[in-house]
Amino acid sequence: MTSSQGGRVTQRKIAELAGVSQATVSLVLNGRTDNGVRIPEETRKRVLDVIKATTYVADPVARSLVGGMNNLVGVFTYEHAFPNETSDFYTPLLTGVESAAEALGLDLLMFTSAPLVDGRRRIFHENSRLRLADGCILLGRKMDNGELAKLRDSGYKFVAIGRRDVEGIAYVGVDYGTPTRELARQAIEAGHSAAFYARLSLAGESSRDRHDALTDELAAAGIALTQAETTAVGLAEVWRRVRAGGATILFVEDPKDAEELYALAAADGVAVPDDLSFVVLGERDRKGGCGVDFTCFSAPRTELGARAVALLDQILKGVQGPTLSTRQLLECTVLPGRTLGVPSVRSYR
Amino acid sequence: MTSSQGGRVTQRKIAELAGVSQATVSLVLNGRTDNGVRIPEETRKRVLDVIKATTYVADPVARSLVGGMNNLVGVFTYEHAFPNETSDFYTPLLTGVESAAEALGLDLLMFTSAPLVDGRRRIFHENSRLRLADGCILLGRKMDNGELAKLRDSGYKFVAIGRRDVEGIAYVGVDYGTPTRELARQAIEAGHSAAFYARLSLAGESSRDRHDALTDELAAAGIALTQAETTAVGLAEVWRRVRAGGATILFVEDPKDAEELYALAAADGVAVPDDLSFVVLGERDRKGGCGVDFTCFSAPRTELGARAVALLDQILKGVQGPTLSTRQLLECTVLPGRTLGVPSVRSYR
DNA sequence: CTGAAAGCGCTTACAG
DNA sequence: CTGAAAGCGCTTACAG
Repeated sequence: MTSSQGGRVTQRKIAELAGVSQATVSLVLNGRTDNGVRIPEETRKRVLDVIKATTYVADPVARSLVGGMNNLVGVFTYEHAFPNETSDFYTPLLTGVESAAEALGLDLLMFTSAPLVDGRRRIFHENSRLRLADGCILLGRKMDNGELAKLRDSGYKFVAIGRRDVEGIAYVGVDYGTPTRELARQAIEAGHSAAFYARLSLAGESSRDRHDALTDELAAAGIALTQAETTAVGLAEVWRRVRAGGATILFVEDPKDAEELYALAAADGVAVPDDLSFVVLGERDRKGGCGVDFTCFSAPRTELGARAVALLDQILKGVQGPTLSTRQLLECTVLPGRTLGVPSVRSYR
Repeated sequence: MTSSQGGRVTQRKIAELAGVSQATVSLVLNGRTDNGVRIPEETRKRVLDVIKATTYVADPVARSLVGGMNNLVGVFTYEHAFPNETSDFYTPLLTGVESAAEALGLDLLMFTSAPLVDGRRRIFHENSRLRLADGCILLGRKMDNGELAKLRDSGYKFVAIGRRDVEGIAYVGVDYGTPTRELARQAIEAGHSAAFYARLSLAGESSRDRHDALTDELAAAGIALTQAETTAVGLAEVWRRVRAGGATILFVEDPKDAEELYALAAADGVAVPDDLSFVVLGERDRKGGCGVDFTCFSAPRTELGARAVALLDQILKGVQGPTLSTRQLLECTVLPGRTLGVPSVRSYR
């Protein structure tokens, strides 16, 4: 039955047993009928019988070698892919990556060997093993656009997750502008006329998108907007400025900042949303399950991962049938929450 | 600098650029010095320079075909590796796997292409790509011991996470017996004399370990123990039996079962631990952050993953220096919690 | 209709 | 010390 010894059963052995050539075995297995190749039913059956009796399976490794493709999708994360105490940013994305890979019959290669420099992995280093995979998905809050351009120039195929303002780079990103505008409009309709924006640095594309959408929409309605960069100024100082400025609504880019500012507000006896409205321009954090039900929006992260893999697969295999756009933007869902109300009549200062 | 076109760079191309033979490139890469093979430093350097300039990496597929090492650790999970709504069982393990792989300079190959049959991945199937990796880590609540034996017989190197009662299989598992005995002893000391055990099926090694330790310890103290298998009987019925039996302490194997039973108790006005003590013989679930602070124990899952990779690495590379045991059992931490008290004087029935 | 041959990118004895 | 050759297990034109 099964060959219990002497290595695996190969097509050559099958061929011997069936009294045909090794090539014929391959032909039978792959059932090619393309260019007039036809195996008579009789020999076909004979070969298949032998195969069944030996529990032969084609060696995928050899198969890949001749195909050129390895059916291997690389996954490069700038930080640890799997969650540690402080962050499980990637898991929803990876869930999507996994399910798409599964559907497409691809295996995933995680580049965990890339050396960490200052806590971040480097794409380019002495022993870059990127080429182990057919192509790769790039994940990271902040990517170096210079590195991306260099990678593109090398001819390596990849898809970035998150919009990248670099020419010729495929990505699947999130449309942050639309939900930001939507929330800004809700704030305007609620009657707010003095707003504060606690944001991050404007280095990243997504931060700029939010910023532009918010300032645009508020300016159009003639609403005053004060800004501060939380990382630069510190949250305590941000909160001081919010109070000093008399804004009735506080937009916050980072959900964690939002939680802390909320705590500061609570400590000062400022009621939300009665005294001050809070709007978060991002994801409600999964972990903070016991936290505040912020008015915010949510990106379809799992789908983001799945789409990136599908897009990469298309790029690797060449176009066939309907084409996916190489630059996609996915929509967010606005979550009403409970922290956006009408402006306070009394001052909470 | 980088080769901007024409598919992947091969050793042949490197050889051309460096003015040596393809075989020499291979020799340089693998640094073989076995049988008097020595490449002069000058050509060595020339070859390495070209390799660096082209970002060449040996094709893992070709390498596997001839039986070479790829510094690739496979990760096979019987279920989805990345969390979905219902489970993130694997993430702590994978966090450990990732950090160990990083430390050892290994990349991770996730076998996501293995087809799902009845929601579980199959190790053996037509296109099993296990061989792409040098060896692999096997993860899964339930593994088929027959499959494991078959895989062992095939000569493939792997390490299972979780103790496996199959000869000749390397594993890193958890010692469930010791903490179970410890908690049983605490129950005895508290004065309990009638206990109930709501457990899972005894098919898995870990379930049997808990069961044996618990029955052993309680029997030695002459304490009555009633058992029921939750999945077979249903939790409502289990709860009915607990009440009918008059036990003062309820041991529960599965944390989720524990949460539900706790809810049933609460619904019936049974106070924990005043009327009834709860002891969970397993992990407090990360997700149920807002839940009950059960008396239970916790397995070092992250370390489990890390150790498995270290062990596999040793097996693959052959012994060198201090040897890790091929069958390791890690210790749990007992978490006191708040659900184990002295037995109730009044009946809660 | 089928077999012999080339080739995928490597590693590893084996000759020079 | 290095190159030419064989071989890993397959697929795919190309001859019979």
